Amino acid sequence: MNKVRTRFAPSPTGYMHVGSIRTALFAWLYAKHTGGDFLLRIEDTDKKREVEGSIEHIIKCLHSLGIEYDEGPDKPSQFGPFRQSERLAIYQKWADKLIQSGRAYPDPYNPNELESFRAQAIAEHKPFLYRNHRPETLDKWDKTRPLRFKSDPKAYHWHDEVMGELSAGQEAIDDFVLIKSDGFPTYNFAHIVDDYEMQITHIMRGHEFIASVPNYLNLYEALNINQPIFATPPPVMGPSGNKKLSKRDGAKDILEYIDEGYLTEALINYIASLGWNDGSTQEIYTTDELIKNFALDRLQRSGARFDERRLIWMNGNYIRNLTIDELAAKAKDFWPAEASAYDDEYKKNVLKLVQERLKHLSELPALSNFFFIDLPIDHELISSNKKLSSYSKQQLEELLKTVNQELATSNFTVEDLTDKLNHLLTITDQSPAILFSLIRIATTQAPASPPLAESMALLGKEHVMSRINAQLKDWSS
RNA sequence: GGCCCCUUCGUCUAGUGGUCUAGGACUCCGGGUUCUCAGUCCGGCAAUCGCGGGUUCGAAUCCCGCAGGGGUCACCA
Repeated sequence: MNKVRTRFAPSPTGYMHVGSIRTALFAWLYAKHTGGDFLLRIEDTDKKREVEGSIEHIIKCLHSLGIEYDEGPDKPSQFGPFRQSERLAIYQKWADKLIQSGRAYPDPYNPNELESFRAQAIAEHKPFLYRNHRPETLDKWDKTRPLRFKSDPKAYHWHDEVMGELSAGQEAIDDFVLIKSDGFPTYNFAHIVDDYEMQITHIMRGHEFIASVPNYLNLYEALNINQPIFATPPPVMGPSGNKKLSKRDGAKDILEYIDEGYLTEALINYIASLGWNDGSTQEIYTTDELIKNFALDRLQRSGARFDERRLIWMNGNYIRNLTIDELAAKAKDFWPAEASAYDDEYKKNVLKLVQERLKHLSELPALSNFFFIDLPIDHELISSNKKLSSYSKQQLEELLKTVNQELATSNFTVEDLTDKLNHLLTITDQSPAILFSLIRIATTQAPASPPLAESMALLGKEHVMSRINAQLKDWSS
């Protein structure tokens, strides 16, 4: 058997949603699983939809996720170029073959005429079939009009590695446009030529193309080339579950997730698990395990909803399993601005305390800011505290003064602070809920924090004492 | 409307005629973890397998019908 060659063939529309990334991921996983090649081809045949800079965006997304292609616009090979806009002569050559064999002809109608044909079909509740209006005599093509495929309608049965046995009747076949009047080929024509020329063995593409496969099959025959293997994953559905995940529903670009501090390994793991599993109860997979276990016939046939909660859980799971050095490297760009005044050792110690609380890296500032700056005194923290709010200011002040005295004798190791805290519990005869809450609020001024003794030890005696004094001063003024 | 595809806990899924009174994960709920948040541990709720007929000693698993959902019917991909 020939070496497997798969491809990812996006249009440069400036947006990479989870669905397309998943298609790319599956194609890549399959290629790598079989020791084959994976390539990137840019389908830029629609000038109107093209967005400036999106090729760079596509490349950046794939690269960030570690989905590395073997050939592509920036990785030339004998099969290039990899932008369809640079392959116009190739499509022309294949179109000429079709013209010579009488299987392609120019479309004589203007857009208004076509539109009225279509309106008529809709009014009659029938599907629009251009071939019902195929002109009697076929003109010579002068390249100012669209070139259409002269189809040979028939029923087809074909196999799809994911969907199984598929079939369609001859009414699915039509005279579709091969080359537009602007000289660019349509997707329908270009991808067939390119996949053949680039020796693609497996076509992985979105569900929406299944309906067009009979047309492609018909064209393969007219071109006298063998059809590749089809593998069509089901769509990724939006949160409501009744339509494809789309930008309109607020679906994020994959890069947004990366920018929010989702780990690429977690993203890959989650996206792969959307519609694929290996039959075991394993949930967490390294990318190597994914490559090793991936199989097309384990893909789901029904659409899977994108559930962000599961992604969040998985991301937190990955973060917790990082070593501190790994976490420190990944968190580098997520620190609050004030952290730049602190050394790496201190920041690593902060990470040790917040690691298990982190769902994604962009939460880092909110969880750690009080380790770097003195937060303003927040009276809300006490007034909204169920237990502390029933105490008077004087009572709290007394308590905190006692704390102040006790802590003054501590060397601020975690062990000693724990001892002092316990001792305070007995001498004040207070519950931890009262005493520890008070100390935590005074020393952090944050709604939540890691455990008290650890947090105070890291903050250091100087900071803790000054914050307690600031709180005391605030009350007495 | 025509054609095509899909249908197991709220969600992602395991399951290919008996081991399924349907398993796992996420979410959610209760409890433990000296304060908070998170995590973690323990426990719990949750699908009569879309519905209706068959076939079979026996069906989530095979067959037929129906319903619901999705896709498509562009000089977009």
